[in-house]
Amino acid sequence: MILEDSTRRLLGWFEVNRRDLPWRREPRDPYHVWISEVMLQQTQVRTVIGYFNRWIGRFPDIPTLAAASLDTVLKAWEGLGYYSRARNLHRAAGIVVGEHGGRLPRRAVELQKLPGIGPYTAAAIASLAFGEDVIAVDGNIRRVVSRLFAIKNELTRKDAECLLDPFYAPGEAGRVNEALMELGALCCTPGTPPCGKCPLRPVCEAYLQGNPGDFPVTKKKKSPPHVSRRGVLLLKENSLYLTRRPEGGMLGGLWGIPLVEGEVPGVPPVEAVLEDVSHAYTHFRITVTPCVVSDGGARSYAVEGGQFIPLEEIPQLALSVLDHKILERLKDYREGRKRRGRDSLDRNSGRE
DNA sequence: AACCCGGGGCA
DNA sequence: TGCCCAGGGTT
Repeated sequence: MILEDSTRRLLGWFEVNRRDLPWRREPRDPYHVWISEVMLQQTQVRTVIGYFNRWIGRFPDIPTLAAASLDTVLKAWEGLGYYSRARNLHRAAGIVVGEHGGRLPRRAVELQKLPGIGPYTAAAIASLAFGEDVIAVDGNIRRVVSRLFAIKNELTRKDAECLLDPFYAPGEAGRVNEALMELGALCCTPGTPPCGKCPLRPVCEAYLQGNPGDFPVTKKKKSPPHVSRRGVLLLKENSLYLTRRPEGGMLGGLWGIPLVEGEVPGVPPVEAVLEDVSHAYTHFRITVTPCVVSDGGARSYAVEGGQFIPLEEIPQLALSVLDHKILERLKDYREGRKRRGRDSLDRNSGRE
């Protein structure tokens, strides 16, 4: 079987199996391609769909995104993780407006100069939105290549591009890129793939060897360390003390509950210790014991950038998933206290 | 090349 | 609970 047949079979398979996703509507809007590619960088399609639609509703074009505040942008990104992606999108939108007349550059080399756009995303936008003949190598495509050529070692981007080059015809890079990525997502999946319907089966070396699941080899990772912290829920009237994390660090730009190592300082005294909250990050796990502390005394925690935020304003701030879990505990606690208070009133009025 | 950055799905 | 997944930026 000659290579052109493989490409034709691949594109034919794609026509039939192509998922109808919001960012694939024709004609392609380069801004939509950009946003979706960045959202998809570490996040699954199922999760991205909702975020993408809300995002486009709030920031329908690049100038709107550039004009929005970082807080608004982070709030729209809340829960997606890797928040530097949102900060970079915002920064890049400003650059596009300031230096490119509000329109994305069309070439991959220019796109890659924008913050948050690396080799993969630059090639994806250039090929899908502007028709440039560049190969976009993402994790899915790496896996496909690794199996097609039965290469166990991790492939560099350049190796993958060289091996794939024969599958690409002039003017078709966008379609071939998207077809290969879709193949990786739907057919040439991690683990043991269902090769039965794969259009590339006739030329796949791993399939011929009968062990496609052995490619590529994945490195074993050490189990991440586990840390414990106290979460300081410092209340003053109807406000909660929150800090804003510095940009550039973890969860940069997001608000959060101050965490302390060891015991919460004794003045003012801890009013209640709530049920532990756990959260798993890639490189460590954290268990937080939320401690309710009432009234003043913020200085004793010496947390920079913190301020008291009225409880009803918190939903407008961008917080991490961990902080939302902690706030959920606080909410349960306050509602429980209210209910207990009402119960005691009931008892006092003799209705029990 | 190694490491860091958050979160979700699944067994 | 443990394991897998993934692109960009920094060092």
